[in-house]
Formats: sequence, C-alpha cells, structure tokens
Amino acid sequence: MQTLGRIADQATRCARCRSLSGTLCGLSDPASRAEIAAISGQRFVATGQTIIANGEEATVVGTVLAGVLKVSKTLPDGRERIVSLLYPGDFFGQVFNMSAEFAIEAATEAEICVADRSAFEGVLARHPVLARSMLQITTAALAQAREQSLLLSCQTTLERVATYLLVMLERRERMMAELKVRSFKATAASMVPRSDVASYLGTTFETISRHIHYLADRGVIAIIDSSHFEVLDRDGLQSIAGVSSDDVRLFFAQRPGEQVEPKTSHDVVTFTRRIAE
Amino acid sequence: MQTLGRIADQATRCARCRSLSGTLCGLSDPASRAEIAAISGQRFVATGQTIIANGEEATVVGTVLAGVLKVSKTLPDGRERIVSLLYPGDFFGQVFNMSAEFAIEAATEAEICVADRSAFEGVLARHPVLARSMLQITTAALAQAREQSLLLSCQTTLERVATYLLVMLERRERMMAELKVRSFKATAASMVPRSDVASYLGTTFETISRHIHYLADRGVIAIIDSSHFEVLDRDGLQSIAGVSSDDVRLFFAQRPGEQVEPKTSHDVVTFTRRIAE
DNA sequence: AGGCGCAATTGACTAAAGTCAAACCCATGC
DNA sequence: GCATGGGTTTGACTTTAGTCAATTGCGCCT
Repeated sequence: MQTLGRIADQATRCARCRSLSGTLCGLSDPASRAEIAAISGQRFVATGQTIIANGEEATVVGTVLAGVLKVSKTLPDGRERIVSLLYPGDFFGQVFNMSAEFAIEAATEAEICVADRSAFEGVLARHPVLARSMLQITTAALAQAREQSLLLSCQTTLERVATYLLVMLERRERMMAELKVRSFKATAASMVPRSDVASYLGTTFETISRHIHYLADRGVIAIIDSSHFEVLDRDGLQSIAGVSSDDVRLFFAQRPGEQVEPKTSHDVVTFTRRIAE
Repeated sequence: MQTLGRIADQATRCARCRSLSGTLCGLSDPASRAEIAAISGQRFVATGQTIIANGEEATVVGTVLAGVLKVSKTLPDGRERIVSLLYPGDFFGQVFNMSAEFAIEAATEAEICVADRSAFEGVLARHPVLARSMLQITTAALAQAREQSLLLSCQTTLERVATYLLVMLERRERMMAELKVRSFKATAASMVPRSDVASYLGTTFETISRHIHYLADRGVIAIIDSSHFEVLDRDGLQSIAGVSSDDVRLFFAQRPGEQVEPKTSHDVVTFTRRIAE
C-alpha cells in the first residue's frame, strides 16, 4: 500500500471524484466538499488487501475511485460470502456505527479516497446538506441490498448470471456514455474473478461457468475471454434474467437524482388525507 | 380498519412509541419529537392491507407500533417475495426517494404511526439530530439486509429455519425482559403464516414445514401449535443454524445505542394489557 | 353438529445445483 | 523449450429442495 501526498493531488483527485456521477462529493456543496477534502487522502490498494476488517472497529469511510471493492463476511467454516460489490463512485464504510459487521477489501487493484470516520462525522454534523446526501446514498444502498436478497431468494442461478451480465453491460454503457465514447459492441466485463462472482451470486464458480457457456451455446452472448462477454441478444438475455429492465436499473439506483417517476396510488392518497384531517 | 382522533391519543401514542427502545421518536430530541407528533397519526391496518404500493409514489413514512409489516416485491410471474419483516419500533418508508421499489403491507393486524413523507422531510431538514438518527436507523437496516443476503446465499433451508426460530426466540426474550416478565419456557413465536416465513427465508412452505418437524423429531424444539415452538435445546438449535449468537444479535442491530431491544408483537400487546389490568 | 375453507402436513417424484475430481488453458519463470 | 500454478472448464455423481398432489387438522359460520 502506498499513500500519496494529500495536498499535491487534491484538486485532481476531487475533480475526478466529481466526474463520477452520484458520489458523495458530487452531491455535496462546495463548503462541505472543501472540508471533506481537508480530511481525506487517496490510496492505492492491492488485490486482496483489507480496508476494513470484519468485526473490528471501522475507523475509515471513503469513496471508490477505480477498481472494485467487495463487502464480505467470512463464515465460521472459512467460506467467504460477498454481499456487495463496490465500483468507482460508490461510498463505503459506516457512519455513527462503530463496529464493522462486514469486511471491506479490494477485489481488484483499486484506488480509493479515504477519510477518518470520526472526522467525517464531524463534517456531517456541521453540514445538513451533506447529511441529507449521506441519507440518500444509504437509502439507495439499502434498496440495492434488498434487491440482492430478492435475486438470491427467488431467481435460479441461470437467471442470476443473466442479471449479472446485464448489470455489467449497463455499467459499461454508462461508463462509455460518461466518457462520450461511441461503443459498437455491447460488451459486459466482469472485473472480478469467477470465484468472487459466484460468492456474490450465492453459487459456485463451476455453476457460473456452466451457465455462461450455456448462454454462449444458445447464442445469447459470445465469450471474448474469461472476463469479457459480448451480448449478442439483449432481449434474450433479459427474458432469461426474468427481470424487467427497471429492476436492472435498480442496481444503479445508489445514484440519487436519476429516479424512475412513480405512479400515484389511490388508497395511499386517501390514506394521507385521512391522517391530515 | 379504524382511524383514531389525532389529538386525543397523541400523548399516549408517543409515550408508547418511546417505550419501544430504538424508535426514531425515542432517539430524537423533544423539539423534533413535537414536530413529528404534529404531522403524524395513528392507524390500525388489517392483515394484507397495503400501506405503500410497489412502484408507486411513497407518500408516507412511519413506525410500527404493534403487529408485523412486510417489505416485499411481487414479481412479474405473480410470486411475492418478502425482503424484510418489520416489528414494533421499526421505521418504515424512505426519505428523499420518491418511488417505492418495495411494497409495504400488513402481515398481521397492525397498528402504525404514520406521517406525510414530505412533511417529515421538512422536519428532518430542520433538525440535524433527527437526521443523524435517521442515518443510524438506515445504516442498521442496511446491515440487516446484508445479513439477510448472507443467510440466503450460504445457508441451507434447515439452517435458515433454525436461525429464524432463534431470532424469534430472542425477540420474545427481549420483549419479556422489557415487560419484566419472568418466562420459564423458551418459546419462539412466529407471528406470520408459514407462507410468509417461506417467502422471507427464500424457500417454500412445504420445506419450512418439513424442517420444523425434523427439528421437533430430533427433540430440539417442541411444537406447541403451528405458530409457537418451545426451544428445548438452544445449543443444538444454534449449532444447526451454524451461526454464532453474535450473528443472531445482528438481526436486532437496527436499534442504535440501545443494547436491549424491545420487539413487542401483536399478541403481546394484548398480553401487556392483560398484565396491566 | 355438520360442513366449508384455509393453513399445514405428508408423500412421491423431479429438477436444480452442489461436490468431487480430472483436464485444460495460458501466463509466468526457469 | 518445458515445467509450474492459478483460474477455468468439463464430467460424473449426489444431495437438496422445489413441485405436484393428496390428506389432515382446525376454526368458523350457519
């Protein structure tokens, strides 16, 4: 691990962070941003390196700048289970909650921006707008975690693999759009090894492998290499995933601001009215 | 369903709510509590009644006073999946997030305290301490949702059933402790029907039934009736669950600050009344 | 008391995915 | 060139739990 000078690259780092949509810094006002910058620093972490250990006091919070982090718990029998994967722009760590129930470690080489938790809590207390953004981010993470529960509890492993590929495809497309790149191929890239995908999807790497090859055999995807796939038949993939595109979008919902417009419910309206009287 | 007058029972309602440790009102300061009370009202909801519909605009937030609510999503194929169960003291609804990705409905007869979401957001903006409490509650809910993911992704259905019984046992014990009742029997009560338990545990009601009877055959539990079980061998149940007691405790961790966690269930409300008179 | 209806139980069968094990690919280093 | 080793693929087998279906039990209603 290597810690870069804080002052030197602060401007670049923060500019980069803001360029990622939905980050805490991107959502906050200049005043709190400056305060956050003052207490945070950039770090490079190697694959497998632990950022926050399970069960120990979580002293840091931060944002992923590049690479992938995994939120996991190692079970008594030694198996590790990944409950969430964090990509650039994602916030990590907990505020107002000392002990870390889940470990956070680098699934790939990664670049992160970290701050001392208690210092960050101080900033949070002084800036209500920032607190609001944190609440939005946490609420979105909760919705995503619940979506993950749903995926695990009622989709077959084939459906999970299809969903994962769709999510990876959308991720890349968003990134391309952000970089103003016109991409010709619908490519889904899995940045993490099969074993991590398996752990995240609640299955085994053999099953992942089988299902990916099944999808390739059916002509829905083409395997470029073991971690890159071209989506040949997006509709087919979606129907196999068995989820609406809305649900796929939910996996990105931790970006507050871009939300699906809701319909209005009759009984909820009357419900509110009755209470207001 | 029956709506009570707001002013008349406000004091009683709020006192009761504060008596449940870990509620938003219990965690907040008197000033914000008064403002919340001014915009909120108590409601009785019948089993199966929808409080927030999936995909529609969520206009309300609230706290469970009695009974059980379920946070669920109905899949395109018609199956419903429960991602979370909410017990007395639990907060429900989302702030700063218009559309409800999950429906909230009553799993049993329930009593809730609700407020208009936007009005509540106003209070939240004016009271930083309240915002902090909301953040704590949401963070804890996130940890719980992740724990649920873990349960679904790496435990067998037998282990899940055992875990569920342990959680129900602890819930009842905490409740008993709160009510200063000396209980002699280690009883786990499932307030919701088998089908809801199955949906929550990501399995089918037949499997739940089989595993409960397997545990009874092994002498680990005794079946009192279809929703009440006496835990005869707690250690055995724990080793079958394959989780440490710490992990069971995590299911209650949504109560920041409070170590003791008071989940009053619906049948216990009547029970309390019986004791009081 | 009789009968209706829902929830829960039990059984037989099937499909899905986990396990174990072997083979393979491909990069790296000697 | 060839061996080494991690990640991946493929195969054979086993276990688990889901499905379908029949049955029981229990509360409720007239």
